Amino acid sequence: MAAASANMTRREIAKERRRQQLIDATIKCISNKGLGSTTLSDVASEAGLSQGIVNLHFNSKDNLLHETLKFLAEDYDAEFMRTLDGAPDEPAARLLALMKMDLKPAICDRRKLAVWFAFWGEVKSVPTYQKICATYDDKYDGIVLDLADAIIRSGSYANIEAQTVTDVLSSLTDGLWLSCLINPKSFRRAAALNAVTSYLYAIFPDHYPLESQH
Amino acid sequence: MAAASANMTRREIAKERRRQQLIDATIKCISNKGLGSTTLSDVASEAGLSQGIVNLHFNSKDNLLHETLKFLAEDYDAEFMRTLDGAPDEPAARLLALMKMDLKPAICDRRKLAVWFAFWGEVKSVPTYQKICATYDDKYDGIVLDLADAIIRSGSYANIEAQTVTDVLSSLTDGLWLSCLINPKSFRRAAALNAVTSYLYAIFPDHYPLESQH
Amino acid sequence: MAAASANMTRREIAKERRRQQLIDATIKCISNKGLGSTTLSDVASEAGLSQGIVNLHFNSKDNLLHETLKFLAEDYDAEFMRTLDGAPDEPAARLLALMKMDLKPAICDRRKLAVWFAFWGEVKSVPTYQKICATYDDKYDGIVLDLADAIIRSGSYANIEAQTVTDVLSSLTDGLWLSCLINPKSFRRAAALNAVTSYLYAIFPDHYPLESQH
Amino acid sequence: MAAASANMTRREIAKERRRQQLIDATIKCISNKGLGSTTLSDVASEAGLSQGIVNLHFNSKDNLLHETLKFLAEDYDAEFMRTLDGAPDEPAARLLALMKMDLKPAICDRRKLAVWFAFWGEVKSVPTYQKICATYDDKYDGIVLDLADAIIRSGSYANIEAQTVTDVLSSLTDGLWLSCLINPKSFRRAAALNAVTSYLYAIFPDHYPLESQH
DNA sequence: AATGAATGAGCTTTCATTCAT
DNA sequence: TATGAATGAAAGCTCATTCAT
Repeated sequence: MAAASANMTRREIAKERRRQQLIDATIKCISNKGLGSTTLSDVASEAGLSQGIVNLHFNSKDNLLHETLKFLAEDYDAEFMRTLDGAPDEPAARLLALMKMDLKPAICDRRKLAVWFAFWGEVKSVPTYQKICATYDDKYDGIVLDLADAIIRSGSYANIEAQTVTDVLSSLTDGLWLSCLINPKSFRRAAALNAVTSYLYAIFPDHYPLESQH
Repeated sequence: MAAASANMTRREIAKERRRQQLIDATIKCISNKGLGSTTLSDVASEAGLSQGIVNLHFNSKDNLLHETLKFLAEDYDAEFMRTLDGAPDEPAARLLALMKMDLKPAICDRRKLAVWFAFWGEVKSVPTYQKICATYDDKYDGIVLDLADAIIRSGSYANIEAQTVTDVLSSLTDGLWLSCLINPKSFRRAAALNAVTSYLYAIFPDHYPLESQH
Repeated sequence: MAAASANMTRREIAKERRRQQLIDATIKCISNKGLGSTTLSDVASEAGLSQGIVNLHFNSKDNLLHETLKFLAEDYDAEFMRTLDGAPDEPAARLLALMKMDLKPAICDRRKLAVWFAFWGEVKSVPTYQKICATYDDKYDGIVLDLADAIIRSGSYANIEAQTVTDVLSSLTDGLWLSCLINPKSFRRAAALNAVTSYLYAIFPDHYPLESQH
Repeated sequence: MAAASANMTRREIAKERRRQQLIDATIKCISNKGLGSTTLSDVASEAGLSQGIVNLHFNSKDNLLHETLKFLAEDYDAEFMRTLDGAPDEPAARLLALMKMDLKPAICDRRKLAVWFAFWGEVKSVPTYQKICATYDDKYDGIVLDLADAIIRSGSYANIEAQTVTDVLSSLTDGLWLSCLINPKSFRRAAALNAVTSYLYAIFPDHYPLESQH
C-alpha cells in the first residue's frame, strides 16, 4: 500500500490516512464480528465516520477487503524483513529469529490471527485472496529454504533436506496460530516456542546447542 | 449427528436422510462459494430441492451451519477412531497411522479443507464454533499425548516432552492443510508426509528405523 | 409477453397475473411521477404488495422497465391489429380506421402518452428501447405504406408517393400525441381528428368524399 | 437566460460564461446518458470542473435542469425569430422558411432531439416543464396560425381552416423529430422535408407552385 | 470562485424466514 | 412433507448537497 511518502500533497496524505483508518477499522470489525458479518456501516462507525465513507475511498466492499488483506500481508512482510535485517549473519540465528518473530505477541495475537483466518477461510472461493497469500508464502519459503540449506551445508547432517525443513517450519507456525485461535485458554506462547525450537534443536544439534534454549 | 440407527421409524430415517442430503449440499456450497456467499437458496438448489426446505428441516440458517460443522467434526472423529482401531498395538505405529490419516486424500482434500477453514475463519466471532472445535481438538491432543508419552517411556529419549511432541504434531497437520489450501499447485502429499515422518524419525530414532520410511 | 394461455398450470397463471399487476402499477407510477422518479417501492405499494416483490418477479428494475415497454408496445399492437381486422376491405377505409384509432380515447390518453414519451425520452441512451420502438414502427409503416400504395393505384393521383403519405401520417399522429401531452388544456380530440382527415381529404379526394367526414 | 450583455460587470460576465458552460455540459450528458442517469458529477466532469461546481452556480440539480430546458427553448426561439426576420414578406414563403428551419441539421439533430424528448418525457410529472414548453408552443402556433390565415385569405381555398393547418404543421414537425430519434438509420432529411412540403403544396396549390420544390 | 472530502437520505437488491397451498 | 410465492429487514451503493479549505 502506498504509505504516506515525501512527494505527496497535503490532500493526498490526508486521503491516505483516511484509507488506513478505514482499513484499521475493517480489521477490528473482522476480528470482532467475522468477515461475513462485517458491514460497511460497522466499519464506518468503528472509524467514527459516516455511512458512505467506505465507498468514497474504496469504491466497493470487495475492494476494501482486498486492500485490507494486502495491508495485512504488507504489514507482516515489513515485520519479516525488519527481523531479517536485525538478525545476526549466521543462518541458524537468522532462522531462529524468524521463527521467534512469528510467535511474538504483536504477530501471534488472537485478534490479528482471527483476521488472517477469516481471509484464509475464503481463499478457495476468492482466487485473488489465494494469489495474494500464495505470493507472499512463496517468498518466505524461499528465504527459509536458503537458510536451511546454508545450515545443512555448514554442518554434518545426513538425510536432511532443506525443503523438508522448510515445509515443517512453515506449517508449524501456521498450525500453532490455529491452536492459538481455537484454544486460546490452553495456548501458551512458551510452549509454542518450545515446539519450534525443539524441532530445530533435534535436527540441527550442531547449530543449536541446548544451553541456548532461552 | 444421529445417524440412522436401528430403533428409528421409517419416517425418522427418511427425515434423517434429508438432513444429511442438505448438510452435504451445504458442504459443497461452502467449498465452492465460501461461507459468506452461501445462501439457503444455493443449498436447496444444490440438493435439488425447493427454497423453503432448509428452514423446514433446520429451522434457521445458523442451525444448519452448526449442524454442518458438527457433522464435519463427527465425520473426522469417526475416521480418527477407525484408524486407531485398525492400527497395531505399538504406540509408535499407532501415532504414525494417525499422522498418515491426516494426509490421506479423503481427509487432506482441498474441497473439504476449504470448509474447515471457512469455519475456523469464524471461530473467534462465533463462540459455539470454537467450542465444537476445541472439544474435539482436546480429545485428539489427549490421545496423541498418551501415545507420545508411551513412546518416550519405552525408549531412551532425554529432553523430550510428550506435550511438546503433541504440540508439534497437531500444529504440523493444520499447517500442512493450510499450505494445501493456499498453494494447491506446489502442494505434494508425499512431501507433506515427509515433513511429518522426518520429525518423528528425528526425535524418536529408536522407534522409527529409517528403512520403514515408505 | 406470455399472456395467460391454455396450457399453463394454475401457478403459472397466478405468476403471470402478478407480473401484469406489477407492470400496470409501473405504468401508473411512470405516468404520475415520471420514469426517473419511479422507485421499486412506488411500484410495489401502488400494487399493494411488499418491497421485494418486483425483484422477485423481474429480477431487476431495468428488466421491469423493459418488460413494461414491451407490454405497451404489444398492447398497442393488439389494438392496431384488432382495428385492422374489424375494418372494411377498402384500403381507404382501412387507413382511416387506423388513423382514427390512434386518436381514440383509449389510445390518445394523456396518462398513457406520458409513459410512451417517458420511454421515448430514453431512446437514445438505451439502445434496447430504441430497438423495440423501431421494430414496431417499421411494421406499422409497412402496413400504412401498402394501404397508401393501394389507394394511389386505385385512383387518379399524380405526384403523390405512398412513402411520403406514410411519413406524413405517422408523424402526424406522434405530433398530435405530443400536443396532447404538452397542451392538454387546448388539445381537442375533434381538432386532432380534423388535422388527420383534412390531410387525407386533400390528397385523396376521390377516396374521401367530403360528406363522410363524420 | 440572460446572455452576457453590455451592462454587466466583468465578474458577472465570467459567471454567466460558467453557467453556460455547465448548461452545455448538461445537454451533452442528457444526450449521451439520458436525463435520469445524468448526475451532477457527470455534468461537472464533462465541463472539466470539480464536483461541487453545479450547486455553486445553480443551487440545485432541479434548478440546473430547469435552466437547461429554458436555454433550449430560448435557443430554439432565437433561431425561430431569426428565421422569420430573414424570410421574405409573403406569408407562404415565411411559412415554408419556418418549416424548413425545423428540419435543418442544426435543429433536427439527433443529439439535440434526444434532450428535447428527455424533457418532454417528464412533462406530465413536472408541471413547470410543461409550462415552459406550452408557453413557447402557443407562441409559435399563434405565428403559424396568422401566416396560414393570411395565405388562406389571399387565395381561393374553400373548406380549409387556418387552425387545422397549424395543427398539422406543428404536429408534423414533432412527429418527424420523433422518427429521427427512433429510426435514425432510415430517417432522411429530404424525405422529411418532402413530407412537409407535399402537404403545403396539396392544400395551398396557388401559393406553392410545384416547380419551387427545391 | 473553486475544490473535493464528507455526509446521509434513499435507492436497488439480496435473502432468511414465513406460510398458504 | 414439500413447495415456492411473499415478506420485510438489512445490506451495498449512489449521489445531491454541504462545507472547510
